[in-house]
Amino acid sequence: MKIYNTLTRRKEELIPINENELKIYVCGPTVYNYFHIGNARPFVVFDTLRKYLTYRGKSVKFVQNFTDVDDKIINKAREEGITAGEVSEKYIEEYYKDAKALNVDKATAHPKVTENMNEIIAFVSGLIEKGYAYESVGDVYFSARSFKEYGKLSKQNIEDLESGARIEVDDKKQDPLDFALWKAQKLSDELAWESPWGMGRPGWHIECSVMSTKYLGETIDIHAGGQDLTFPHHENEIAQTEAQTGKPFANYWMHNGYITIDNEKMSKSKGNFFTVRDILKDYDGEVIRFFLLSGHYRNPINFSRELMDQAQNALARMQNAKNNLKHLSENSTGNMSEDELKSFEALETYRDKFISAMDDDLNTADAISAVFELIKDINTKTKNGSTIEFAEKCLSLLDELTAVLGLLRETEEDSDDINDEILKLIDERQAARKAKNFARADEIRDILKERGISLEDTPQGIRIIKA
RNA sequence: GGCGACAUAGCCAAGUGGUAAGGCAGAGGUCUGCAAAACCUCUAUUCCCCAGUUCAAAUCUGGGUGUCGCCUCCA
Repeated sequence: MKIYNTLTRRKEELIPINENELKIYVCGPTVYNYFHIGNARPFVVFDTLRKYLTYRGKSVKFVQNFTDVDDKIINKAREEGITAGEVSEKYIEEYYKDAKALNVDKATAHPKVTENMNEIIAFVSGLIEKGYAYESVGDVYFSARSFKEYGKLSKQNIEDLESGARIEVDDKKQDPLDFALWKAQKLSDELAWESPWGMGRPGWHIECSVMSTKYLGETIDIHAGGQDLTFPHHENEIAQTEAQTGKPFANYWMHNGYITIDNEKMSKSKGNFFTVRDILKDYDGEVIRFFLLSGHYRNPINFSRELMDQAQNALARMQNAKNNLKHLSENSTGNMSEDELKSFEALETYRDKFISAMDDDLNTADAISAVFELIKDINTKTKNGSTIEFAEKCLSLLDELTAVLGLLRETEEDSDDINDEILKLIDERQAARKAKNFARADEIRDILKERGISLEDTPQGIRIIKA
């Protein structure tokens, strides 16, 4: 498979360190709120990467952290009169709920900053010893200029960064480009840990370096996150980690594009964001997932109700195809005919198309189009019914591909909804249709519709669809 | 100022040298008692503009125009 590596700015063949095991680290959320649709994009995109690599027979170690030490968490705790720990615990729980709705699997490990304090302190101490970092009034800073390759990820040279002139002037720093590894405690209600430099807490960038190396090793295959993390977050991670280990930190860097609102970047600071929790009130999690995968992951996508409706309708076409196949396989018999055997061979070419799309830098948009082509072909070939074997094979192929995208997952059917009363009405409607009492038949269909049950008359019998 | 991305139909969106995928919406038709679903047909002689390279360009080169982003917490 080829992936676009931000480090080299080109698509490269993905060559894992260990042929059958990939190590992937994705920067996770700061847990002070429900996550928004923009945060959801990397979760969904890189979860899809993981599902795809797993589908292709790789074992994937996938680590995504929770940032549970941060100013925003402290502020939220102050606002709500609870502890920072209570804030982060709450939003970690909420993260799992929304992630589940989006069909994002739990990572191999979800480490928290607060659980890795000793390692962080040791890492910072190591950088001081090696001469890459210095203490200054209880703070510890990384000296950007001491790391010769500083800027290699974002392709910025250090002088240009300097002249960018938007960097905060801070007396404690020897150079404006230096960034904090450790921050001294300022107020007594701030989270703080004991350290060789007094009470304080880690800076933002150090945590990912520490957790990545601790859980995955000094050099990993892929480090991923949103485009806005390229600089300074990932640049700083590289500097710290490679200064410490003397080895490459990650062989491939992947960055997803933004979600925009009215063509402007969505962000918590701009306030133009929609939380996944809110969107779930109107749309199924799979619609959100489909929406996020409908374009290439490196391009920006605009979020709007209209586009969500389009995604919803497109996904419904997929779901219909699956439902039709299920209904067909429940209502037919027989082994595949000669013709069907040939047809199925032709259908399997869509799997090849799907795979080559995904192999090309995770081109989910193209992969989805392969699924739609498969669906059209299946629909055409099963138009006049089919054997059970053919229906089941089509269903299993469709399931195989959509599962890689995390779409069309099975939901627990609570058949309690279809009670005797409803079955009686359906029987009555059939009798009415036979007697050509179509008024009564349609009336019953309307009654059931109000209860969220649609009836469709197919050549294979009535299909009951629950809303 | 430095670094970067994008511009394809009414909307969304693939396609990076060989003559415009797919989805949504819309129109007409087939099937159906009617629906629904599905199928068929139609909807970009053309890919922001100009110039160039080439037998051949949406794709490559140069120059414009427009939009967005990073350089400050952000996915």
